[in-house]
Amino acid sequence: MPTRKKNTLRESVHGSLKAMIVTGQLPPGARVTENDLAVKLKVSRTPVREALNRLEQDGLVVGRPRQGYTVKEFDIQMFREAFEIRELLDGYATELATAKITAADKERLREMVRECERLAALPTRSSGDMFQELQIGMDIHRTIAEISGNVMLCGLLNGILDKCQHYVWMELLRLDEWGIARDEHFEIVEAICAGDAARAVELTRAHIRGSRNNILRLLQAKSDYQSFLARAS
Amino acid sequence: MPTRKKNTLRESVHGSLKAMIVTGQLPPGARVTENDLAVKLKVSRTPVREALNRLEQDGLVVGRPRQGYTVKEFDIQMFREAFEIRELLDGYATELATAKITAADKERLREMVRECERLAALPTRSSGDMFQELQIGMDIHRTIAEISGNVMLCGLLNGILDKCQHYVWMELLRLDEWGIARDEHFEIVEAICAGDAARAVELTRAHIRGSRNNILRLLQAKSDYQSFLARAS
DNA sequence: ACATTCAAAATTGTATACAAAATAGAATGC
DNA sequence: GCATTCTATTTTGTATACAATTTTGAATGT
Repeated sequence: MPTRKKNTLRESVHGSLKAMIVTGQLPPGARVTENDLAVKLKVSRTPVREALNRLEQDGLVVGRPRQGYTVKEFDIQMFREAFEIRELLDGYATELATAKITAADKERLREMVRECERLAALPTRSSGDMFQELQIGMDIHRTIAEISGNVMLCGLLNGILDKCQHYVWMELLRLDEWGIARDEHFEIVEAICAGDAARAVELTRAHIRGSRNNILRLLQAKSDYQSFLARAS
Repeated sequence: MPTRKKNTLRESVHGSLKAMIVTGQLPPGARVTENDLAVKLKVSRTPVREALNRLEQDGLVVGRPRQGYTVKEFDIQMFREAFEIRELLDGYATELATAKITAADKERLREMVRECERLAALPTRSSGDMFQELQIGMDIHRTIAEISGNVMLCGLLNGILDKCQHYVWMELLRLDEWGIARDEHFEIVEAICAGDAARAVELTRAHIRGSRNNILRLLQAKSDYQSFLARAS
């Protein structure tokens, strides 16, 4: 329960709830009531209310008037849309970042890639290690967006990544497709550092397309399995 | 004061304030206090607070803790970013819309274009007429995004358009560059209806680029003029 | 006359009280 | 035994009360 310390309780609660949802402590479809969260976080209902409002705009919970809030459910179509948009926006972020990157930024990105490789090479990997590797993998994309210097682009991409993050974790943790992403991240970062914008953009777009296909295939299989179970019962 | 009727006061107030900001009734930089708005809209502070929170996430107001809210100020850089992103996203929306458009949608778009032409051809144009023409002009883009069927794309574009809309109005109303946009809208819609995706996308991107250049030139001139005034005093 | 300090006023942040609506459960009628 | 209705409970929506902080203005000292 990471209770980030912020200036206002509203922001603190918003951060805490976002973390709970993204890490799966609050699973999709879970019913959340203001009162429960208020007592659990030891604040009054007011900041919880305001945090839930923000989360609704974030697209992480859905709230129907006078019916309460539930954690946003799993939605294949949403993923398809998110990744198609990311192919455009991440590609653009890479293009901008290649032009504006500084030496310090290059070191920052390379360090993240190295850390991923270190975690991948561990003799025995705890699920926490895999968790952390995935986290850093997504942070690489967030960092590239930040380096791009386009504030609006960075905000849009962060919002989309937040929406996807916890599903990606849930579904992908056991799959070893992730090894591919590791190499791709390395190549993207090196292309950016080398100043080869065309190559960096194309690698980025291919990387997003590849992730999209992997995840959609996995989600489709899971969906098929569930409808098979439903038909069998 | 357009007080849209919604299920909850929060949403109603949010809509009202958004309209007030977008139409310039609440000008950029204006200080807004919860209490004033509460008495003006005849509700308590609570729904006003929640609406202001949403507006802050919308990027239409900025609020610093315990210092109140102000309507988001004018920012050339933000426009530059917004239009560069729109070139990607509007282009993509056009591509998707060309593939999925129905006969009813075609009629809807053509009717909007016709309405713009009708308003433009009026012998004596009130400022209300010009206002409405601009409104419909932006609604054409929102409609294309809606037709694309990509819900997330539609949401992102609507958010960006909201942020730009009122500045565009303020600055562009007197300029007749708008006549160009009228023709371009016609061509875009016809290309979409003809199913010529490549042409429709390229027209859309060129249209956004053109609008971007016009607006940035105008804003830059205004900014230069203001710094000239400041230096002269 | 100007700067500094202290206090009062205004404004947001948080908590709680009250009202309205929806859901769930029990009781009753068939 | 099942369906239907009514009530009771739960939960959100709104209002208000209180606390904390910031700002502003006046008063005082130099």
